[in-house]
Amino acid sequence: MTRLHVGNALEAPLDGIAEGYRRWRESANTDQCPVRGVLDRIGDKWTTLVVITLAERPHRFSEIHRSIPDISRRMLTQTLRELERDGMVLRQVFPTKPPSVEYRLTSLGESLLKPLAELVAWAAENQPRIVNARVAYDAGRG
Amino acid sequence: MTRLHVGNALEAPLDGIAEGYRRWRESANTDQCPVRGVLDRIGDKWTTLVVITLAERPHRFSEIHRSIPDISRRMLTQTLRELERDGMVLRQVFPTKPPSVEYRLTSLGESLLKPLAELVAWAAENQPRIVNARVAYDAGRG
DNA sequence: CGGGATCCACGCGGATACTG
DNA sequence: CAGTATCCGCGTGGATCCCG
Repeated sequence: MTRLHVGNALEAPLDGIAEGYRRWRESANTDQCPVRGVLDRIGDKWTTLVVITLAERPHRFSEIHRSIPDISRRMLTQTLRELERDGMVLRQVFPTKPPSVEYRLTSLGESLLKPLAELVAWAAENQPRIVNARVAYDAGRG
Repeated sequence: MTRLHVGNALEAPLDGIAEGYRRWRESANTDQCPVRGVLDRIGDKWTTLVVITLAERPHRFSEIHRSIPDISRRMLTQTLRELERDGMVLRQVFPTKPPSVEYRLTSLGESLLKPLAELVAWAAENQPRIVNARVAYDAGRG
């Protein structure tokens, strides 16, 4: 029920992550973890794809939809709304006819690209090892 | 239907993430994106918490459960199995009575801590901005 | 202690139709 | 074009019981 806190490993980014987490968790304030909220968004099915798409340049709604064919308009709208609400994306409406709407990353949104890119890099770099591990694991079960 | 590919932004980690993604997407091989699979895991509700818990030291099953009170044993087992299958976690059984099982990060699992810590750091660092953005956004709607 | 098996509720998200 | 509204299937995951 109470959501766990993911501690700030800021002061000791690498080795300190676990201790920072533990200290945070044991600290008084045990409800509502802001970091968890952010991580949930990252892990969201579409958020990262939209952010990466907008990293290149501003896009209109339909452009994003064409870039990510297997997202429904419903989910694209919802994802964009949440990103806008979080201050990651700026929505700009042009009173043309038919109306056009442009989405672009804010500076906050762009700042996310760096850690995101490193995570993607890690994934791409280690994916062969993961695949091998899976094959080995599955082989041991028939 | 066909899953999108998140391109390797390896060659140009920061600015190149979008172009790399686009080139990857436009390339021949359009089904099955390995990176998406990894990102889905990261975004998984429990995976990161378990990894962070194990970052401190090896833990027994019940220890992890105590560290993350709001995970069910079912989900903890499932999360640990997937991490084991992906070669991120090593499961070691000791034939004591009652039996004890120890989980520890593999080197692959530990290598994930670095990008993960940076993401957590970003989240902690920018969370106030996100909260402010949400308040401002919600205020504009009543 | 460390799980597996089963049942079931709920929310995510796709499909579809409609609007400004 | 850029959404909104409604309906609904299905997977995720909690609760519970059982086992070695």
